[in-house]
Parts: sequence; structure tokens; C-alpha cells
Amino acid sequence: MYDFKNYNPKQAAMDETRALLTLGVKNAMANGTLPEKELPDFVVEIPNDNKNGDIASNIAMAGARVFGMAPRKIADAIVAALPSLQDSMFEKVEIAGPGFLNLFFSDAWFAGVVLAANLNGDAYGRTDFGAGKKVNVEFVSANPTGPMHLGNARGGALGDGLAAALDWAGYDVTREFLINDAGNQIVKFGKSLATRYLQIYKGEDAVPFPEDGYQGEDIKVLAQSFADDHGDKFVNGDFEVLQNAIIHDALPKNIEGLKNDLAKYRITYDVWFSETTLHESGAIQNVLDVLAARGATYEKDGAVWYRSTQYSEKYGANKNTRKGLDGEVTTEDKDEVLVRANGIPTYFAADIAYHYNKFVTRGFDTAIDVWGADHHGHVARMKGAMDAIGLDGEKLDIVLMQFVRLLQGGEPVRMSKRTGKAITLTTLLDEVPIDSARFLFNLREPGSTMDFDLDLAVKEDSDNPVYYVQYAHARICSILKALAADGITFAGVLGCDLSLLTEPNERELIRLIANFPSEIIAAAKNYDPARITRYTLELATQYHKFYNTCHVKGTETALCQARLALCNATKNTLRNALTMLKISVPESM
RNA sequence: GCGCCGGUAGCUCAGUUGGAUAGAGUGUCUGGCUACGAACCAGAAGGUCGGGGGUUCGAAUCCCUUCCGGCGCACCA
Repeated sequence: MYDFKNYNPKQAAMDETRALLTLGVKNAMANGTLPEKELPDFVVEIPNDNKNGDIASNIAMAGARVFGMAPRKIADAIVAALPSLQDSMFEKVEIAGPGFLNLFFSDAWFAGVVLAANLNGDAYGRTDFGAGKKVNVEFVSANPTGPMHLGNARGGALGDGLAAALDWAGYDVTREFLINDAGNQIVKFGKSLATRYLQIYKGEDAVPFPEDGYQGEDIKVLAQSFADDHGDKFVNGDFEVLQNAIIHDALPKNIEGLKNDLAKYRITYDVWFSETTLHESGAIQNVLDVLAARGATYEKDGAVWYRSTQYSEKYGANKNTRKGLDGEVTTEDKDEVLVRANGIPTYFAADIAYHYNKFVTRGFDTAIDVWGADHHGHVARMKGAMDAIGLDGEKLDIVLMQFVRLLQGGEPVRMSKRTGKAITLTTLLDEVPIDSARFLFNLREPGSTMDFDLDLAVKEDSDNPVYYVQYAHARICSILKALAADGITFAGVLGCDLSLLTEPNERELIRLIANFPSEIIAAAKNYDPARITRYTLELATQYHKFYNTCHVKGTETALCQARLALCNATKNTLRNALTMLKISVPESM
């Protein structure tokens, strides 16, 4: 009888409104109160103020020009021609203001929300919106040459939250980390390590440190560890032999460290993808061959170039423009090198091969990359490269994440990976509760720069919004316990008279619960999981308001049970939202 | 010079495909625990939506222009 699987109360109401109004217009045209014209585009929306209805439409205003009539007259004609609302989700329709049609939910709609949120339990919020399409979400992908920083903390919360939202919205999601274990930065890593190793035996002044080397303390620690295991046997040997040996020793340790830190941050990946495998398997060579065969490359100055300018233009790439000393502006193409004159492929070549692997080898419908804003110059040419190789650049979506500014004592703390003075993710997670970090880093949409207030994050009190949300859940659990102590238990939603839930704060709470599935879909569609975090704040706020105006304990049985059903619906929704974000859901605090 | 992302209350930020009186938190001020947890709630004050044009029934939202802040324009990744 009750099947609420995938039920999305908000969307259902909007769909029904559209169908009703469309039918109303058709009926009005059939009975002559509206002229026979093509149905205009119109909007169905939720008004800011529910005095203006639960659902509103501008159909009468949108049709003013087509029908050649005043909006209010059109509205009258449509309302008169509507079918009976008896079995609909609505109890009445009003005409208001310049011609808005405002629809008000019936008791049945409110009851349906409470039923769905109770009966669906830990699946409430899930929909089949994404129809099982395969989506790859790649995020963090920090260089294994050093510790992670605060940007990675934000990228982690963002990517993991996005993956969760997509999962709940009905996509088949793979979480992925690309290990950049090849290329120049690894060579630099090796040189830095080897130098530190030699300095241990010869003294710091005897062996100059590379100017562009990694300065961090972590390099010294890794070199010392290598020295502890192998002694001085590499000191007088070939530098490259030492370099390779020490990379081979240190890199797995760093990768293990990345995995541990991310696991502590509650991020577990489905795939850890090694860039080296692209070099070794011939995947890069294959991509170079395909691009060459399609005429997308040429040779110049001993290097292989890709015609980036030509392919990336449709994705918004621009040419280089320079202003000379004489004030004359010149423009030039910005083609990219794929294979250097020394025969080594660039990272760009590897990246094309990597995305080719995602789409062709592994068959993802969509690939989403979460990148720092400093990589935005790479976006257009990466998408263009997908077209160039015969795929579709539109299927590659890049989420650009703006920077994090760390605040401590109200002052910004500057970070720099090179000098090694940054606050690392490891340090952060030692100081800040994980719940707090995950919540705060996922509170802002990706496109805005965010401040991370360290003083606030470590606060375990009500200033910290995560506790406000968790407290709402603890309060619900507390009511259940208090009632159980009096011998009262929740008998289940099916026996409740949900039409008793008529207080404004009850209705408002139900409306918010109803939004949950739509909120997840919006987060998935807009690649903005921060919506979920903000939603938990709204829901907690409304629950606290309900709590202060509507008592559960001490009311007569039927109302008490109906309110228990509402509490349980809220509890399920809060728990599902927080669990999605991998934030804990305490029963008491 | 070219491009990307921002600019909304003192501060931090929401604002859905253009909709009705632009919202919330925080801070300031005033109230509410002898009924389920006061880590809460209610109320007050606080706005030229950076500026200027335009599009239309209607603009924080779309277009043009301009100012300010962050970032990017490598045979680096």
C-alpha cells in the first residue's frame, strides 16, 4: 500500500502543479475562456513566503502576451477550468498579486512526507535521478612528495561530499585519487632526498641543496630513515643510483601517509590510480599515436606539440597576448608540448592518457575533477584534448575550488609548501575534531574563497555550527528516552493520525524534511555539496523551533504519537544527511 | 595586456531556470528554564545587493561598461 521508495515530495508537488495548470489551460481553451494558442513557458516554484502558497506559478503572467489578456483574467480562466483538487496534493488555489497562482498543500501531502521519512528510514533522501550513470570523481590527488595542506582538506571535504551527493542522487560513483608518482616533481623529490642523505654524512655545507628542492623537514626525516636502514653505502656511489634507491624507499612511505591521513579524515577511495602505470603500459604512447593520426600534433624544435589553440577555443581558452615596448599588442598561439625535446612526455600528455583511460578503458559516462583554482588555465585545454582525441570534452567536468585562508587569532596565516612552514593536514587533524573539520570545510560553495578559523574549529561549544546540528539530533534521542522512562514508546507511523500536525512550526518542519531529496539532487547537479551542510543547519534550526513550541511529552496520546512520528522523520533526515557527509550523529552530547 | 573566480547587514555567508516585503549565523540590545537537554528559543536594531547604463510587467539574478580583491597565462605539475 505504501511505497515511498525514491519519493521526492517537493518534486512530486511541482510536477503535479505543472500537470494541473497545463490541464487547466487546455480546458480553458476548450471551453472558450482562453483563446487557442500555444502554451507559454512558465515557472513553478516555491515562494519565499508561504503566505503566498506552498507552490506558485507565473503561468498567467507569462501568458499575458500570447493570450492578449490581462494576467488576472487569464488566472481566473485557468482556475475556473481546473479539475477537482479532491485527490490531489493540494487543498486550494488562490490568485494573488499581479496574477500569481498560489497552491496550498493538503493534509495528505504533509502526511505523505512524514510517512516517507519514517518508512524509508536510512534510505530517505535517495532518488533514482542519476539513473545509475557511471561517474568518476577524482579529488585531492595531492603530490606524494610531501604532506598535505589545508587546500587538500577542503578538496577532500568537497570531493567526498560531492561523491556522496551523486551516490544518493542515484549515480554509480567511483571515488578516485591520482598518484603523481612520475615526472619532474618526483625527480626533484629524489634530488632533495639524496642531498639530505649526503648531508647527513658530509655535513650541510659540503653538499649544496638544490635551489628548487623541497625544503621541508619531512624530507630530512625520510633521508634519515633511509640512512638508518642502509647506512653510508650510497655515499660514494653514483648519485643517480642513490636517487632512485631513495625514491623507491621514500615514495611508498609518503603514499601510505596520504592514505592514513585521508582515512583519518574519513575518506576512503575506490581507486588509487598510479600515473606511472600510464607510462609503463604504453597508454601515453597510444594517446600520442591517436592524436598524431588525427592530425592534432606536430613537431617543432625537437618536441612534439599539440594544437591546443585550435581545440580548446570552444571551452574559452584565449591566446597569449603581449604588449611590446613600443605598445604594440601581439597575439600568439598557446599550443602545448606533449613530448619534450629530451624525449620525456609532459604531465599534460599523461593527463590526456589518464582521462582517456577513464572514458575509454573504464567506461565512465562522466568524469569530474576537483582542482585548485590555480589550475584553471588547464581546464579548457584538457577538455579540448578530449575532443581532439575523439571523445567528448563536455563529459569532463572540472570543479574549481578557490583557496582557503587560514585564520588564527583573527590574523591570516600564510602557507607555502616550498618552505615547509604550512600547517599540514596531519597537524590540523590532530588539533581539530574531524566532525568539525568536515563540516566547516564543506560549508562554502567551491567558487568562493573561504576562511578557515582555527580558533572556531577547535571550539567544542555552540559557536561551532556542527554542534548545533548534532544537538538537534541528541535532543530527539533525549525525548525518546524520557518517554520510554514513562513507559511510552513510538508505535510506528502507520497508526498515527498525522493530520494532527497542524502547528506552524510542525508544518514548517515537514516542508523542510520534504526538501531533502531535492536538496541532494541540487547538490549533485550543481556540484555543490555544501548545500547539504547548510541544509542540516536549516533543519536543525527548524527542529529547535518546533521543540520550543510543541511538546511531545505530556500531550494526549494521539498527538504525542503524531509528534513522535515527526521527531522520527526529523531524526532519520538529520542522520542521513550527516552520515552522507561522514559526520557523526551522537545520541547524547 | 588577456583570461578565470569573487564583491549582498559591522563581520562570515545564503539567495534555485529572472518573481511578491533581499534572508541566516555572528556581533550589539531586550526578553524566556518548578513540562521533553538554555549547547535552545522569541523580539529589536542593522542594506544605495561595489558604481553606472541597458533588456521587461518585474533584475541581487541576464547584457554592456567601470572600480576593487584573489588567481592563472612554462619543453612545471
